[in-house]
Amino acid sequence: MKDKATIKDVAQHAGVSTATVSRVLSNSGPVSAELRGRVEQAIQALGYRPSRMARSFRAQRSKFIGLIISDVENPFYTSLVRAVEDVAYAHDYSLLLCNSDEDPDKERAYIQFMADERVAGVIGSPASEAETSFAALLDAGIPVVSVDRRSTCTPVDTVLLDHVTAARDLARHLIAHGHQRIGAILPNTSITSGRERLAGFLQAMEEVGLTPDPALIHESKGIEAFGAQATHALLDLPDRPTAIFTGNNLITLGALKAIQERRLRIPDDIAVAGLDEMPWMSLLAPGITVAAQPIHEMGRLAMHMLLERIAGDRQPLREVKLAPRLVIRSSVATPAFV
Amino acid sequence: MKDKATIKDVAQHAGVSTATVSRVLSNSGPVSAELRGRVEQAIQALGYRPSRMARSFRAQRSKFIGLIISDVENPFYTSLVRAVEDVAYAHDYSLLLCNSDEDPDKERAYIQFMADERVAGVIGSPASEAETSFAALLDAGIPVVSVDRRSTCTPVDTVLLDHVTAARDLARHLIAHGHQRIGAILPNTSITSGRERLAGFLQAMEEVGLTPDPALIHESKGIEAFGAQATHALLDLPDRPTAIFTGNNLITLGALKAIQERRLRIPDDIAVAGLDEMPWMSLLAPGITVAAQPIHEMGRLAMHMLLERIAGDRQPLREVKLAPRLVIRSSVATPAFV
DNA sequence: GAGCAGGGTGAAATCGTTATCACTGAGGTA
DNA sequence: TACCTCAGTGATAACGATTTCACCCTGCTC
Repeated sequence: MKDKATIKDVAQHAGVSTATVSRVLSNSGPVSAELRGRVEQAIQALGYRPSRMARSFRAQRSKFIGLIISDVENPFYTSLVRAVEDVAYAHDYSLLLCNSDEDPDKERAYIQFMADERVAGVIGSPASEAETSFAALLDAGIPVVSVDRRSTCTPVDTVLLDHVTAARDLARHLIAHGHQRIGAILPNTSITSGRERLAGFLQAMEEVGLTPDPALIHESKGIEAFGAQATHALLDLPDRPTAIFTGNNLITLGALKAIQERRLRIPDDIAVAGLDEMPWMSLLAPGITVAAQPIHEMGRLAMHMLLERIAGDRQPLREVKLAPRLVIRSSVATPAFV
Repeated sequence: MKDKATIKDVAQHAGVSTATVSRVLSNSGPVSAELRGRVEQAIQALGYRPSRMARSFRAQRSKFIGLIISDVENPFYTSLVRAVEDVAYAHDYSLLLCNSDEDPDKERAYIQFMADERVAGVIGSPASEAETSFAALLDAGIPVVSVDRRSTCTPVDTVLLDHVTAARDLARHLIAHGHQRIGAILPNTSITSGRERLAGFLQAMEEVGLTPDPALIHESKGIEAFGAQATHALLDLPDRPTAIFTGNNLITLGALKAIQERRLRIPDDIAVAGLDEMPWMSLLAPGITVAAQPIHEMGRLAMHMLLERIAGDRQPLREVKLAPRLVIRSSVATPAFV
């Protein structure tokens, strides 16, 4: 547990001032070749490494990027984290990870934490469009980029899927196969993804003059348990839907488990199509038809936008909407009785 | 972008010294009720929040826990991260996330980074038993806990699955169903999980006097691509195995995709059993038989052990081995010709 | 040869906390 | 009365870097 050498030790060892060492370190300001050599040698000799903590402190800004997502265990966010991390580390930033669990209090605490920590920037997926406030960060001069969802409460740069198009395309696919009674299970409409996916779904219905039965639309937390529960409810209906539209990856998972539990066959007994691609979806028999998101692309983009803001970019707020990709497999077929 | 109030501002506003404010803040040392009241009021009035950066700097130790894993996108690590995070945040620590990608250079850089950052502690999954050196951290007085794998190069507290038992039980299950030619696909044996899982597998074979055919054992990176490739190799063998033992979650995924690609039926054409449970495994028809790890338990335990070390615990190094849980589904049946 | 530009350097201030030390009274004890 | 203890307080020195400022040269221009 030997003590770390500091810049002072290096200065002393090289017989120069700390200012000179600092200049060598950051390559700022003029230093004669001789002194530079002596300093570099002293750094070597002492195994000196500058304290990042001291640096951050002095600069009053740390080299951390705060990442506030609802849950790393949701594969969507996992991929997002990975993409953000790759770009961040390439720029000498590191990631501070927070799981808000969609809990506004927890989220608020984390936002405050990021501000207290004077992070360089924050990428977040707001738990609520209207209530999540990034104000504490913006006030502290910390740039924020919102991903997957908008933050209308505190407008910031945003990167998200074209949710409406994704949901519409998926619903159209269902309708094109003759489905008319379609159950829809969606994440909370208080968040962008839930609201717009519902909008896209309804849009597709309206295009062909279908009026959706309110009994067929379920909306709540975008988790597996809800997906399963809502699916059971739909299947219990006297006039059961012929297809189920699932609003995100976890809901899809829950729906599939509920369907399996009831020993129903996809797509013969019930058709399924949902948002978000997962690595195992092609393994199922039949494979599940989904609208896939360019998650890595979203993460990279968000991080790049954040870096620009950190660098001082003052251009007006931007919103980037990314296109979904429809992956058609075999979970949708024409219902038997049509 | 109004300037944050500092402790000085609070002191001035309350008409006391910064020392007194600090005492109120940390509840250390005696402060009269009157001054305490004035200080608390000033804190309110100014919306003061202490700078965590300054605190860390002063203490020469930040409130961060470094987490060095091979890849967040591997669901095993995802769950681990989640468990660690829950405990960490409950103790006012936050998570610094690093993906080493099993790359020793990258890993070395991250270890150095953690040392430079003077983190409070590190939880890591070493890329190599013998070569991953946590020395830089230990030298700097930063405690380390190793998860999933041992670090023989620099011994530290360790939490891992009882890999041998897990693999042995799984292999026994295969053998009990009459399989004798069993293909095994394993992660690198330079890491604990790879080495011990192979050992467990071989042990089960030897118990019943089976000598494993070297052509049936594949060992490399524990990723999906390798799982698929090795599976194809096994299935190309003139004397094809009747069962495949897969050494981790990603390998299993790859194997399943390869088997699907060849339109073989599980378990009739080929039986499959592997390590690691995944949420979708029950969805497949048939469900996949696996040995599940108590991942959250591992993460929590590792974090708790780390917290003890951070608190100054000096007891001898500990190694905790957790028991696997066999989840028997229907991917293993007695081969037709037995 | 006076003046000036600018390269090269070090001393010292600074970032926001906490810890140490010294000081003042008040109260208790011999 | 003299001494000690201890609660309550403030000045001040760290922590390890960067940055500003001032200074001293050297070499150039007019």
